[in-house]
Amino acid sequence: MLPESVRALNPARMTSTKIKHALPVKRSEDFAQWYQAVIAEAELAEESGVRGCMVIKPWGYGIWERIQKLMDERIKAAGVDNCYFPLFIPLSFFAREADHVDGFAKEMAVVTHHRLIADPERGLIPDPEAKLEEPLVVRPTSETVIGAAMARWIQSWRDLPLLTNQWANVVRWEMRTRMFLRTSEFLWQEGHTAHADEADAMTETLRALEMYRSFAEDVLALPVVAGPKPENERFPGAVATYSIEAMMQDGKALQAGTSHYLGTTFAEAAGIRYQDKEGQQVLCHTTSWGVSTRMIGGVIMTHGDDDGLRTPPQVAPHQIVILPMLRDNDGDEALLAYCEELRKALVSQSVFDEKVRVLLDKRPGKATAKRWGWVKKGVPLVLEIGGRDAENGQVSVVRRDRLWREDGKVDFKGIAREEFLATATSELESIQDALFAEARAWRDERIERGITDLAGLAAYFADDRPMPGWVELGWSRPTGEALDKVVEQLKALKLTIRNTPIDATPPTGTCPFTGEPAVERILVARAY
RNA sequence: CGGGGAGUAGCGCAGUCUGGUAGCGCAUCUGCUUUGGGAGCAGAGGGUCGCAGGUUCGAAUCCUGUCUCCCCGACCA
Repeated sequence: MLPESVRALNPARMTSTKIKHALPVKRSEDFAQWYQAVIAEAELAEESGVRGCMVIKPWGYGIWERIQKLMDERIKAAGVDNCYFPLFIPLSFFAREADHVDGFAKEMAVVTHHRLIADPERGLIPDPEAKLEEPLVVRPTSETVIGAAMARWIQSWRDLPLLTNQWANVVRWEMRTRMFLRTSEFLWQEGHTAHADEADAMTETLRALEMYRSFAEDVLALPVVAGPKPENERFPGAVATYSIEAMMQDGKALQAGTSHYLGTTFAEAAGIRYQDKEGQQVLCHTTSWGVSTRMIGGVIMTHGDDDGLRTPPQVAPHQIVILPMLRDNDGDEALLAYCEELRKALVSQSVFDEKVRVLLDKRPGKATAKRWGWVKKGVPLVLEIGGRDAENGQVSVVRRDRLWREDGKVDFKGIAREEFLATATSELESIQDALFAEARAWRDERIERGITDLAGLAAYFADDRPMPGWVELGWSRPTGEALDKVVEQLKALKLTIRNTPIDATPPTGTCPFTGEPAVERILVARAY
């Protein structure tokens, strides 16, 4: 927490309510600064000294581990097997597919030497004698190297479909980085599958998309819009790209997951073929799909408030934290015993088909001071237990999503221990549901569907409206140069086409860009 | 990668213009008091001033280079 002297300079705090928020900056004042404050104050991650690379701290990595566990279960349930492919990819592998090269060449880390040598003037330098015959690139994505493996693994129609996934780090030398949202190195899973024909591959592409949609909504409580991207937003080398898009609290869109139908592009480049039932050699149709640590950025910007993060219970490393109000006297022993009993009673229960995750925070220090650390981290339920609670068989509990009372005090409620034990898991479910409902209602209010011309679009995104939402427009699906022209028009307004929502209502009227009859609807927004 | 801003104790900052023993608040530690909702008082510890050169008797301060971060833009699954 920042010092009072700094907080006192904050004009909004001097004029608004008596609530003394835990963060030094509010969302409404400076969203970008607020985002960084959450990451720092909730101890999610910190700078590493290497451009664009971050240290993910225990609470942030704990959330990632929750995402990994729950996503991995869904991936495996779909019959996909995990593998691990190398970090280094021979340059020649990468050069096999022209569009893919164009997409990634500008942001590639390249390994050229395998040894350092001491230079009298410059210190340690790459040994000129140890130059690699062929440079290796650090994977920005693994289509090429996995494609090479698939070419070896697939011989017959009986080998299909081949369904693989890997959890890995990837590196893209980004020009502008932001913690979790766009880092030079990030963690993700990348699914790669090969199929006998387009229909089967497309089914898999859409299965992954739906997996991401339901994961985002059910696990992370992020309402998302799923749909295909326009051709100018496709993954390099893909025939079709689908995304899930989430709305952040500043109204910008965040692409939170993608799924690609790659056609036979990579099969041609890597020679992924099978012998069909007639004995013919046939190219496979492949897919790839991924979600990354970027999702954590989405959780922050969707569920964070002026007191820090509100971590959805399903991904909270600790769902309940118990803070004993220690007094450094003889009563502490009985109090700790009471808290430990409470912890045991809680961890024996289940919620979301898993054991409840509870931390008894026995570190020295006042419970009231330690509380704010857990509030900022977004623990769903915080308990402060004093000697009187122990004697009376009670607990004091506060829900992170309903932190404040009207009078500006933290809304701790004293309830009987037995009642709390009987309702704790349903409270966690309630918090999960409340976060989703709140985010969905907020988003739904900010999707504008009444705009029919470019003037209306420009007015909606005028600079004096600081946090506009999204606009859904009728769209005639122009391609090639006609699409390029639209993209230029949108760029002038700092806008991008996010996707064409799968479940949008049928279009009416004309496309505001081409004047031709609309055949579908697109989402237009500012984006991360 | 272009434009702008910034790096001084764990965090937030002053000091830099005009070179002369490195400061403040919060946090931390110790002691006393306090004790059911973000404690008070007193004392203490902690910094090769991002890094590397240069100018100078002397550099946080001036010069050059470089790294990192933030904002805007370009780019971007």
